[in-house]
Amino acid sequence: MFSIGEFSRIARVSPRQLRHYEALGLFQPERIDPETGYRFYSALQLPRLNRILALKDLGLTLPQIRRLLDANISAEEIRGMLTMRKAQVEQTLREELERIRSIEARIFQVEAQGSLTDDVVLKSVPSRNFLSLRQVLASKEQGFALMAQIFRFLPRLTRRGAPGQFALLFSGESFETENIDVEMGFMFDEEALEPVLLPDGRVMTVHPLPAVEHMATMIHIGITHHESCYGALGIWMEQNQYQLAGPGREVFIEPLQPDRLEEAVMEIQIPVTRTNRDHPALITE
Amino acid sequence: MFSIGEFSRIARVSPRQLRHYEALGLFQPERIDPETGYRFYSALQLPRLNRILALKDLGLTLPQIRRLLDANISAEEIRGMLTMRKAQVEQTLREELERIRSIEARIFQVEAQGSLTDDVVLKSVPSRNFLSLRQVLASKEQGFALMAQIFRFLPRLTRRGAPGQFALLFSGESFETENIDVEMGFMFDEEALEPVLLPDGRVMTVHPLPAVEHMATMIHIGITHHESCYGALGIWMEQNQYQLAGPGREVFIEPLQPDRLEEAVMEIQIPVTRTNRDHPALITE
DNA sequence: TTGCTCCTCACGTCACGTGAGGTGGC
DNA sequence: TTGCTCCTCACGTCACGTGAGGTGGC
Repeated sequence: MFSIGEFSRIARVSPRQLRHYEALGLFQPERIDPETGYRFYSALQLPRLNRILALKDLGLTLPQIRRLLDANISAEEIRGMLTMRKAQVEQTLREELERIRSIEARIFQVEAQGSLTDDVVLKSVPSRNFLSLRQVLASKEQGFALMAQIFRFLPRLTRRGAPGQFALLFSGESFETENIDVEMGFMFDEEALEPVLLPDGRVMTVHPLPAVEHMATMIHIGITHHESCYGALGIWMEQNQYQLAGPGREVFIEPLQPDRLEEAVMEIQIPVTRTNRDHPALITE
Repeated sequence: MFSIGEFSRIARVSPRQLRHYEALGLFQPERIDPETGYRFYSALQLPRLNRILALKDLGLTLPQIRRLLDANISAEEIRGMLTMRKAQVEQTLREELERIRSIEARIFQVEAQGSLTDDVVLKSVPSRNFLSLRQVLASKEQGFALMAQIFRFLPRLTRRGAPGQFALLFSGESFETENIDVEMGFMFDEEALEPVLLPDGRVMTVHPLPAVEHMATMIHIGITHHESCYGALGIWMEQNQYQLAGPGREVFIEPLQPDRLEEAVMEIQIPVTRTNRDHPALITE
C-alpha cells in the first residue's frame, strides 16, 4: 500500500490529479483511512491508471474515459467512440491548416505594407427581405442617378422613412465598370411591404434574399473609391482558398445622409465557398 | 449611434461579447449614457471590431490582440507575434497528426482483440542511483539464481532492508534469451551508498542512472511471461513512430516477496525517441 | 399593463495548478 | 520544536453562454 505521495511518484502523476480523478468517479484509492482521511493505493491499480492516461493522450475527455472504462461497454461501442474522436481530430487538423495559411497571408501582408490592413471577416448572414429595383446600368453615373431618384422619393416610401438599410446587389460575376447588373433598394427584417411605384413609372418590389452561410465581409468608409476593397477581398479569397459563390452586396450600415456621403459606412459582402483542393495533411497512411 | 443590440446585429457578434471586449479594454463603446448605463456604438467603430475578429480567427488570445492593436507597436513586432503564433499552430498540428495515428492504432487494436489492451504510457523519469551488479547471463535460470542470491543477502544490505526498488537494466539491444547483458540491483533516490560485497566475492557498486525524457512504459503483473509486453511495446513504437533509444529497464514497484512472486508488479520501461519522418502536413505551399 | 431592451452580477465550462489554512507522526 | 506529508476548500485559467433579478420607455 502506498500513500498518495508515494503512488504519485511511482505513477508520475500529481497527487492533485489522483484526487481529481477520484472526485470524477474515475479512479478510487483502494482504501481510505477513516480516521485521517489518508488515501492508500496498491500497485495493482496501476494498470487502470495507465489505461486512463493512455486514453487521455488520445484527447478523450475524462467523462468519456469513464464511460469507456465501464464494464458494460462493448468493443463495438469502444470502436465507435474512437472513430468519432478520430473524425473530430481530423476536423481540427483541417482547421489548423487553414489557420496556418491565414497567418502566412497576414505575415506577407505586414511585410509588404508595414502594418495590418484590410480586415476581411467571415460571417454568416441571415435571410432578409429586399425592397428593390433591378437594372442594367450603362455607367456608374447612371447608377448614382437612380440612387438619387430613389432617395428623393424616400420620404414617401413609408411613414417612418427608409424601411431598412440601403443596399446594392451585383448579379454579374465580372467586375466591369459598364453594363452593371445591379439591384438597388432596402434590406429589412420585418414582414414584406407593398410594391412601391417610383415617379418615372418603375416599380420596386419585395423579395427575400437568401441567407448566406459563408460571407466574406469588409468595412469601407465613403461611397466611392472602394475598388481597393474588392482587390483585397480577391487576394484574401485566393490566399485563404475560397471562391466566389454568388452575387456580392454593398450594404450601408446607417441611413445615408446626402450631405455627408464621405462619412457613409458600407459593408462589402461576398458569398464564398471553400475551394476544393487536396489536403496533403490528411494522407496519414 | 446604435444600441448594443443593434450594433451586435450589424456586426454579428453577441452583446455579451461586446461587453466582454470592453471589460478587457479591447473595444469601448463610443458613448455610455451616464443615466442608464446604456452603451452606444457608431458605425465607424466597425473597422476596429473587424480587426479584432480577424486576429481572433488566427487563434490569438484577446490580450495578445490588445497588444497588437496598441498604437506603439512596430510592424517588426507584429510580424514577430504572427510568426510565433504560426510556429505554435504548426506544433499543435504535428501533435494532432500523431494523435490521429495513435487513435488509428487503438481502433485497429480493438478490432483485432475485441477490447482495449496493453496500455503503453509515455512518461519522463528522473535520474536515480543504482546499487547494482552487471553480468552477462548464459541463461534465464542463471539470472534467477543471481537474483535469489542477492535477495538472500538482502537483509544484511542495509539495516532497513532493500534501499529502493529492485530493478533490471538490459544493455543489449537485442532481445535474446541467452547471453543477456543485464545489470541487477536497487534503484533509489537517496545519496550514494557504500559498495556491497556479496558472499561469492562479487561487488555491487553504485552509479547514477540518467534521467530519461521519453520513456515508454507498461505495467506487468508477475515476474515471468512478460514477453508479450515487449511485443506490445514494439507494436506501439512502430505505430506511434518511436524507436529504441537506450537500455530497457524492469522495475519492481513493491519490495519482492519471495513467496508471492506471481503477484509482483513490474514496470517495463523503454527509452524512445521519435522516428524521423517527413510530415506531409507541413507542406503548406 | 405587457413586451422589449438594456443593465449588472455570477455561475459554468475543462483538467487540473496553486496557494491557504490546518492536522498528525517522526 | 521543526519538517514533512496529508487533508479540505477555493480561486484561477479562456472566452464567453446563459440565466437571474431588476429597470426604463413604448
